[in-house]
Amino acid sequence: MKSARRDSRTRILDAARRTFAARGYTGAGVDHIARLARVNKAMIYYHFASKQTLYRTVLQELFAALADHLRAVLDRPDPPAVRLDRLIAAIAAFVQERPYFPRIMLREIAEGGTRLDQETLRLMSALPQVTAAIIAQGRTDGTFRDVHPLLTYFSVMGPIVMFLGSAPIREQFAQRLLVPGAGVDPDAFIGHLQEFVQRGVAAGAAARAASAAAPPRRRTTV
Amino acid sequence: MKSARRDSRTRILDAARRTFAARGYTGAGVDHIARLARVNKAMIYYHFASKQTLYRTVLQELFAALADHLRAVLDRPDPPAVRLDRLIAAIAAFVQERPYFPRIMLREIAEGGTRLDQETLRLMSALPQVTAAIIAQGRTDGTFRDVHPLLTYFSVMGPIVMFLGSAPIREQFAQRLLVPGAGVDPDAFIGHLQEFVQRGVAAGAAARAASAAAPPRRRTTV
DNA sequence: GTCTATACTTCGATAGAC
DNA sequence: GTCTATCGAAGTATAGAC
Repeated sequence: MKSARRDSRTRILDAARRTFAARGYTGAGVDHIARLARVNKAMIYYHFASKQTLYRTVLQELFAALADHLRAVLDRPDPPAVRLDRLIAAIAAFVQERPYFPRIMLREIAEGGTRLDQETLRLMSALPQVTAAIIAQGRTDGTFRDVHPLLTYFSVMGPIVMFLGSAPIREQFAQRLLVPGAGVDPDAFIGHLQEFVQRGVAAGAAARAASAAAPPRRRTTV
Repeated sequence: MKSARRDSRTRILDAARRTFAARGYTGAGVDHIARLARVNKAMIYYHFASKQTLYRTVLQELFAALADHLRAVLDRPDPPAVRLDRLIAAIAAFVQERPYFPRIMLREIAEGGTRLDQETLRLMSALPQVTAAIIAQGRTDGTFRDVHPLLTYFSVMGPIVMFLGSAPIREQFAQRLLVPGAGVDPDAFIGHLQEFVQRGVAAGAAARAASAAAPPRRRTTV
C-alpha cells in the first residue's frame, strides 16, 4: 500500500499538469517538472516511460474526470434548460478546482490533436456528446429552438475555456496596460453565460434586436 | 524598390505564421521555418534579430491588421445589432483568409501573455474595445439588455476562435473516431453564432426556456 | 543577399551506484 | 525508490566566404 503522504508519482503528475499548462508540451522541460515536483529527474523516468507518456497520462486523467463529472448532469431527471444550466455550472466547478485545465485544452486544440492517442480523443468526445444530448432533449420537448448541437457546444464551451483560461493574460492587461478585466468575478461570468446561452437556445419568436433592419447574414466583410 | 516576386522576408514571415500556429513558439524550430520558407536558416537572422523578434513581428502584423479590420465596423452609421452581426462576420472573414490566426491566438491566451510586448498587448486590446463600444451603443439606445461588455466579448470571441481554430482537431475526430464535426460548414457556424448572440444580448422579457422551474443559478456542482 | 560551417546551450533519456 | 553523471540529439545563434 502507498504511503499516506503524497508520493512522488502524484507530485510529478501535479507538477506536470501545471507546467504543461503554463509552457506547453515542448516548452515544458522535464528538468523543470522535476524541480517543481521536488523529485530527481530520473524519478520521472522511473514512473513514466517518456515525456510523451507523462503527458498522455495527464490528459487522460483530466478528460476522464471531466467526462464523469459531466455525465452526472444527465443522471438527474431534469428538464433540458435546467440541465443546460447545470452543465455550465459543472464545467465551471471542474475548472475552478483545476485552473490549469483550460490552458491545456486551449493548447491541445491549437495543436490540432496531433499528440492525442485514440483513448484521449474518445474521452474528449464526451463533452460535445453530453451537450448534444441536452440539446436533443430540448428540441424534442419544444423548449429549445432548432439549434445545431455541435455549433451550440462550441458556443458554450468556447466562452468557458477562453474566459477561465485567460485569467493570466487578463492579469497582464490589467498590470501593463491599465485595462480592466482582471478583476472580473468568475462567478459573475458563469451567471452571465448561463443567461446568455438560455436566451440563445430558447424556442420562441426571435425577438431579434435588429429584426426590422436585419442585415445580410453572411460575410458582409464590413 | 523590392522585387515583384515575393521576397525572402515575406516568405519567412509567411512560413513563421504557419509554423508558430501549428507547433507553438518553442515547438517551431528556426530550421523548420527556414525549410518551409525555402531560405537558408541564416537568412532568418539576416532579416530578424532573433526568433523572438520574428515571433513578435508576426503577432504585431496580425493584430494590427485585425484591429484595422474591426474598427471599420464602427465607421458605418449602423444600429448596434447590425454592427454586432458585422463584427462577427468581419472576424470570421479575417480568419478565413488567415487560418493560422485562431491557433496562434489560442496559444497566446494559454501562454498567459508572457511573451507579449506592450505594443502587441495594446493592439490586442482593440478586440474587446470594439465589442464594448457596440454593446455600449446598444445599451444606450435600449436594443440590448444589461450585458457586461467584457463578458459578452468572451461570449462572442470564444466560440469563433475555438470553432475556427479547431478545424484540425475536428478532422482528427472525424478520421480516427468516426465522430462527425469535421464537415461542418464554417459559414453555417457564423450564421448560428450571429443568431445566438443576437438572442443573447437582445433586450426584452427573458422568455427564458426554464422560466418556471428556474434552477439555482450558481454552482450546483451537479 | 545568400550560403556553409560551426560554436554554444538546452533537453530528453539512460547507465549504474546506493 | 532515489540520486549522480553523462551521452547524444536538437535548437538558437554567429562567423565569415562569396
